[in-house]
Amino acid sequence: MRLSRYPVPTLKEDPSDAVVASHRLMIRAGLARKEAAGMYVYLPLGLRVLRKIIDIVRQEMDAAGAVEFLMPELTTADLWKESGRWETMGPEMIRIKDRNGLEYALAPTHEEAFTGTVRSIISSYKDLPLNAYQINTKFRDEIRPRYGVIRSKEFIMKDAYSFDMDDEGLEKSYQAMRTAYRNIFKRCGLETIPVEADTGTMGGNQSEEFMVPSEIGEELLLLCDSCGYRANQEKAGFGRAPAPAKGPFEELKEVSTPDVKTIDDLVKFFGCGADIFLKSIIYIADGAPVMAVIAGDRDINEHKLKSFLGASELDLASDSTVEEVTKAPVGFAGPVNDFKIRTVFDIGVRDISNGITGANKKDVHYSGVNPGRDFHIKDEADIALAVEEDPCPKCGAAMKARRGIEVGHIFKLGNKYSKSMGLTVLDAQGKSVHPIMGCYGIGVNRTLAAIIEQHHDEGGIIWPVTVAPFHVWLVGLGKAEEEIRQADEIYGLIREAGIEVLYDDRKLSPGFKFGDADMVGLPVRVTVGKNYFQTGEAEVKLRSSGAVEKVRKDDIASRLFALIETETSRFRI
RNA sequence: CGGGGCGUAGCGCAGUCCGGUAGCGCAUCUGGUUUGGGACCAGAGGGCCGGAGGUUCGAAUCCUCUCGCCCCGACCA
Repeated sequence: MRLSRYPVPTLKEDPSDAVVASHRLMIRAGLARKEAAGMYVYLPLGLRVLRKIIDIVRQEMDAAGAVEFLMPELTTADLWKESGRWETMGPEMIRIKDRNGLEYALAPTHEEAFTGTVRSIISSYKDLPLNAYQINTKFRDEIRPRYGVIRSKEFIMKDAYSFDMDDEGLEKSYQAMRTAYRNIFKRCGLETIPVEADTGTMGGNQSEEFMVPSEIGEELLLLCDSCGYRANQEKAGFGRAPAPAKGPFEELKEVSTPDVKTIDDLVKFFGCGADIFLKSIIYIADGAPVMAVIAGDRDINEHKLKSFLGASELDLASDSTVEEVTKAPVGFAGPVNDFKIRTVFDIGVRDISNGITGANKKDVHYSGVNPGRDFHIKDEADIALAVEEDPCPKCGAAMKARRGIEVGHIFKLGNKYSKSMGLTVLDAQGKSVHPIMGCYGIGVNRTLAAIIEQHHDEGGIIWPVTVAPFHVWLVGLGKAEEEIRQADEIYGLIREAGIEVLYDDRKLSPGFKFGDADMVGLPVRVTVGKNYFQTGEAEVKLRSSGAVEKVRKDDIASRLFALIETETSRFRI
């Protein structure tokens, strides 16, 4: 491809709205342009990268035995009503009406669509296992799209859904996807960390996210170096200290605490550690108030709480709701009360003795609070947020925290969708059973962004050869007719050898062309300039290492093949 | 949704306080000189100053309303 005929609109300056490297470089290297918040136009170069990633994904999915489908992106409300998610998906799902007033959703995910389709095409255990996938657009009305294509309203996802007869089958399908994902990310040049994850609104019981470690990651990961435990903070547990011996119980006493509302205030006021306070927070779970109680030195993990409650919506209660429920202003709630409210206790609460908590009266706290005596613990769960340095739940060593970008997510779903959608097959005994499902997603655009995050320098992108839009950037520096002819000749030679080459035949100064070559970051740069015209040796330079060599015309094609092969081997599985 | 910031040429920005012919750099076009790390000279094109109302002799600038964008937070497969 000749650059004079192929738009690669590089920019000298950073776009004003880009705050992360991948976003900045995608725009500056001419891969994409922003259309609106969370919506991007892919220019020819960016599209080629997407295609390369998609090719790798498709090859590995096919190799793992999955079969490709293509679902409509416009889905009927009826489909979502079957599973109940028309109601539970919330405003994240973009809903529209046609001219007749019929309701549709722009699909944010495709469990229903695949389950519905599979329902109509299989009927026997002999048809299973089946792993159906597609590479298709998803729409999500994100509250705040950001970081370029890392969180956008419209994006390409590879989503796969496995159907098995039993847990053993599901385990096999799940492990096959796990392996496929490792292969995919390795081939894309990405270092990923698989972590235990929260299953969120997808339901299910086991899931792992593939995280690309990065400063700008939106997820916090807790990692144990000594035993290998790795979890998303949303899901992470931590080792609890053994319960201290319970001393003599003090009497429950009201203490006047004017304007002492926060844990910090209480620590100052009582002159004791935060861990003996029973922090009580009011939430609204699917419309009903819930009190969550936890030791004062810890925070509530709302994902854990939500999952324990089985709620689809969980919000912090407003100040007025808190007053209504506890009959006291915010800051004085506590589990020692006589009003009816569902209360969930973190498992650490039972170990607190002679604690302090709000008395549900303005400016009053209780001291000498003892679980079991002063209040009854019925709902108890791990609802605490694990933080860096907490002991690992498996081995007790201190955990490290790291940020990560989620590029893939695999779930064991169970029969939630096969049940609600009425998908059944006959087993060997002729009995009707619901297949067990798994689901597996990869964000393609986000993968592209993550690759740039991991592969760039001050000069621009450094593409792993496996996803590079072209392999070779040929710079022609001659200006005389004969010099241009010689550069054209090299271009023809490389192209005819079947190597993907972008030929910078523009009439620009050398510095400008080299700058663009670095910015766009193709793996190999070939320069046909003064040196070539004088000695017949072209300069060949690797973007990744900066290594330079001189190659004669007759050797160029074979040398480029060798270099591309060497580069590829770095990302082979 | 709360807090903060910003909308002026394709991109990056100044001008807004204090109303008076809409500017700068990059990019683009023409001519010339240059050519191994983002060249130089001369000339040129390109704007409903986000939109709508208002105040005023006169509005990019002041007032009201609105739309959009960015950041932090809340939120979120």
